[in-house]
Amino acid sequence: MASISIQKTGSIACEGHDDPRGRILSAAGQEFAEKGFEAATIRDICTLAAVNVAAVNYYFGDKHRLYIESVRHAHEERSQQVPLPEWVDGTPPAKKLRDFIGNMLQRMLGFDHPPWQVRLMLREILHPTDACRELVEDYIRPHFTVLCSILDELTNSEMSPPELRRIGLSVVGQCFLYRAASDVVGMLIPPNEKKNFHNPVDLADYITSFCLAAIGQQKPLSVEVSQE
Amino acid sequence: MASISIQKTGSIACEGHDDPRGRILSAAGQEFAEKGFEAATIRDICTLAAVNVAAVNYYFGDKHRLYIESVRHAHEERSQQVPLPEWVDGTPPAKKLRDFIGNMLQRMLGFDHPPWQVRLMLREILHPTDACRELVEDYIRPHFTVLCSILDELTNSEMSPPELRRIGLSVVGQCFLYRAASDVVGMLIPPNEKKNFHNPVDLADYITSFCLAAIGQQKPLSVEVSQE
DNA sequence: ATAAAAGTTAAACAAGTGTTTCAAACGGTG
DNA sequence: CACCGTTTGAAACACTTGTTTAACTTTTAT
Repeated sequence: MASISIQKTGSIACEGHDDPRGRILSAAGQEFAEKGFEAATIRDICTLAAVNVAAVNYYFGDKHRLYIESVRHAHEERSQQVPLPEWVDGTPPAKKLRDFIGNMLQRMLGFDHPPWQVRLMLREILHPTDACRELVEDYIRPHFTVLCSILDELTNSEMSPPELRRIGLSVVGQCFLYRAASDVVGMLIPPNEKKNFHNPVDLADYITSFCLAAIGQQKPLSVEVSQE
Repeated sequence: MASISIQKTGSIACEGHDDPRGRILSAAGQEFAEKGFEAATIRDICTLAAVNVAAVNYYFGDKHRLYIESVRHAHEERSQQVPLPEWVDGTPPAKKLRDFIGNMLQRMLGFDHPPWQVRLMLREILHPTDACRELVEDYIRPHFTVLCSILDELTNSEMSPPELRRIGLSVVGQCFLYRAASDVVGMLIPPNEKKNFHNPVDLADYITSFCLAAIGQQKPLSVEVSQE
């Protein structure tokens, strides 16, 4: 019977040049990201990748395994597109937090419009399938661990890990909303407000201030001090 | 030609008793919530509703209009399941914020497991279709407006509407994460931590404190005051 | 009671799905 | 060149999808 092994796994370097497997992976990622697993069709993917429909089954076995592989491909690609910042020793933790939030927003919101890699990962986060566990362990958890260690540094190790994680989720949640519910956010605020304020840089500054103030590392957002 | 009008719109009272239209609406909501528009099939919906496949086309015309109606049905039902709190005059705004956040978490996370109405609305928020505009205007925007007015009260009207909206989104984002990415959150924290801390009541207390501290209406979360 | 309307049913339809087949073309190696 | 495993191609398969048909039963109104 046709051996459906993983051929050519060694050369996953380039995509789009003349490697059919890479072209399929890229095309599948875009289609899955835009339409979801069910609505995306193998025929559309193969048309976009300029290969025959049988190629998917030849290279990946079936649609499901193609999906798994394309999620992996997406987060690997995105990891090296927007890597975590490296800090020299002695960097103030407040700056680390600002950098981390800016990096996360950059990765989520993208430079112009969000790349398909992020949208595909987002789908997996919102409606997890088999591909989710690997995504969490290889991509999300490492980032979250870094965030928690920054928060630990910021609070002089006076908070328990559960407390740190809870604060970490507060940080992530504020960023996450702008990506996951971007359309609804766009409907809730005036268009010009979106243009002026909702860019990665300004948002990072604001969210960082909000969180630093909440943990007492910066003066509160409200200038009002009447009850003091 | 078969007139595909909206019959029996008057009596949308009960569901599940012996009103086929209501049964279809309820079954469709559950199926759409769980599987999404494409993956949910009319046959499954009709089996669940114990009606013939032709009933969907008879009552709603086609699958798309059934989806629109089921989203409307969902947010109308959820609105009266968990209505906004009513506050007597003189209620401290900090208590209002606590109530609002508790209410939002209650609505999002549900008492036990989240009802299908919320999961269906969530899908529409994450991947908007034609049903989204009505959902935002009739359900989301009113809630968001209330939140912003509470924040306005809290900050003694010293902040501009854009600033208030930005803080409002910070509040919503922190709650939203626990609903939209609940599976991933569950993978990031130990199981017992989820049991002990991630219930609507404790989360509401924490998020309220976090936000109050951020806007200077409560002492910061971190007890550490070394640099002061 | 009788006829028209409303509601319900099983069966069929056309289109699209993932998957498989099998022969042709390719590309390096004796 | 002939041989070989590897890759590609067009067509077909088996199945599910949303939708429609037309006969049937129930309800409603005259």
